[in-house]
Amino acid sequence: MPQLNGGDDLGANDEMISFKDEGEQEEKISENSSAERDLADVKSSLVNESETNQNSSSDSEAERRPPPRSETFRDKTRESLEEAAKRQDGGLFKSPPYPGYPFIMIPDLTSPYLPNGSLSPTARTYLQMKWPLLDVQPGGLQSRQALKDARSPSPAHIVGPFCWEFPGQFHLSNKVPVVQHPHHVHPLTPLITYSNEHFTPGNPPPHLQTDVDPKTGIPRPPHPPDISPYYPLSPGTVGQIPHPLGWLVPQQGQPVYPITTGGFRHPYPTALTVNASMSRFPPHMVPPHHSLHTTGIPHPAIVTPNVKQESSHSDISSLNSSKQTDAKKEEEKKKQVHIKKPLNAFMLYMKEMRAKVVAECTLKESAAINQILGRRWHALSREEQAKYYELARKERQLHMQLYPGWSARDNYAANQQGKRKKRKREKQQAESNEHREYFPNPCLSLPPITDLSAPKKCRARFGLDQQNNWCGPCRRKKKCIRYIQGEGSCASPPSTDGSLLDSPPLSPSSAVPSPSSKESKPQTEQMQPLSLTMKPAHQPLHHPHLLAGPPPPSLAQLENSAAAGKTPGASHNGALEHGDVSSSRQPGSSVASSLARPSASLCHSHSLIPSTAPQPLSLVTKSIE
DNA sequence: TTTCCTTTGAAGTCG
DNA sequence: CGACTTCAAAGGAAA
Repeated sequence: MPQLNGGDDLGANDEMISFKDEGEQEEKISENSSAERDLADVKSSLVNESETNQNSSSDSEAERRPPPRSETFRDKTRESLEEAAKRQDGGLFKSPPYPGYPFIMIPDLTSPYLPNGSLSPTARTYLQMKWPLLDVQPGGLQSRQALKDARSPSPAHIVGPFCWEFPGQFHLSNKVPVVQHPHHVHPLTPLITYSNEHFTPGNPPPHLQTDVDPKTGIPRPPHPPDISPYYPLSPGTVGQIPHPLGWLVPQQGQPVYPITTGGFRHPYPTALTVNASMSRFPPHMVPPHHSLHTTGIPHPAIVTPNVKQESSHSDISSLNSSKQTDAKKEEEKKKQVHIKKPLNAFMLYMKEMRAKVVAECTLKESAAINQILGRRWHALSREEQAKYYELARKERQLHMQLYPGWSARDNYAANQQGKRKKRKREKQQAESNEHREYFPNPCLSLPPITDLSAPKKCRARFGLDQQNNWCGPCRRKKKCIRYIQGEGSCASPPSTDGSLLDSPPLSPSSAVPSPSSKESKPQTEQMQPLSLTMKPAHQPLHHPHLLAGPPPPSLAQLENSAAAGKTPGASHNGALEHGDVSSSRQPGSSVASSLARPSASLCHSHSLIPSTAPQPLSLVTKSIE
């Protein structure tokens, strides 16, 4: 693991990464550039690490891997989020990130993938560690629903205001470091535990005593279950315990990977059986026929559009249907079958950590939770991230094996036909202008957006023929960040190109396309004011924006965040032309969307961050008066 | 009931 | 090839 070695510095710097996210980093520009590079290296190294053993795609993937992206702290509008964020800081930066990483990561997760699917000793260890948990709660397992409901943390679960202090440690009443995972599938679980034998399809054991959820009236455990659904089941209890792989168990209202008759373009390669133990794709997944494995359980990734409808009924009915109808149905199903994309590293991480965050912060909204998770993701050490990258890589591999003919494009097409996100995008674009009205005062309410219709937008300013001069968002038909700068109440003197102020740290790199462009993300992160906490004492003045000079950082930051949101590169207007935008994914869209909603934070944070010194995030979170 | 939000990463499309 | 979009999970909120 050469990368690790080399990157230890960085690694040390998990903090750095996280801090950047938090906007605390205020490294000097020079440092930034190097840091960025490091970050990029780290990322790539993570990938490489995971793929080193792997093969082919590794290289390409590594290259593709975008540098750590900036966080958009656009705002965590939601108070809950803010609060959570506040709490979070405390711990994040005080102690090594994730001192008590709740999940025991198995170093050699790969082992599960070993031929024969047997678990490695390590994995077994893991299992052993987890199983005890089962004992903890006699009732230990509950229906999925119960799990879900359990999520709403009861007071007992809530650690308190400082729950974030030790992100890695949950002080759940039960004291089990493991947080139940509402979503059933532990990313690792599939890799480790999946054993079909134990699994009884479709019979989620309604067990465990449970409280009744006030809201739903559905039984639920008093506390977040000690046992995470995705944790390995002990052999003895397996049958009674809901299968860790959520996808196997029908879930209420969830797209359960339904059994489908068709959908696979290609038969599973026999080779699959070898890896069957891996990931979400159970060995059975190598179905004798299509997606059904021996148990008749479909692959998690396979979903039909009408999930809810499909229950036993649909299956039964289908059975009853005439041959002709069957044929038709099959065709339809084939069309409908939706093989989901394999989860990426972050998604795996989210799955794993979501419950934890929910428990800690008592947040319910996924959007808010995801923001936190995003930050935490950045805060993760390289090693930790590497684990997820590795898992993701394996997931992809397995997915490829299972669905040789599948391509993400399939899902694209499916949605396009159906509807869905496109609308969203279009809508956003179309309405982007309208949103501004919502936030008359950008500083106060989050989206620092003023009326786009205003004349100073890049479009108006430069005209269509000079789109090169447009800021990224404008080019994407999103909100004009430059305009915002100049016009916003928070506005700072617009930098000539709208950049500098805005993107101090990055500028150097941003100016130069190419490699740096991808590395630009970190910067944006740095800009993120939202950092929950400040970095301890050091670098008080480093924050580029803070230092940036005359104008209050706010605008610049806003711009950065707005532009950068997801698109770090975009933040640097001047650089845009150079294609720094490339570094960002969904730059405009996400930003626009995020801005569209009145969420608070971003602006607050900016406004709060006085030009002077860095303020603890806590301040930021509160509304400004 | 459906879509949005929000995150990062992978993979797709488009010019 | 770069820029940009879509989708993956999740579940409350909004439409």
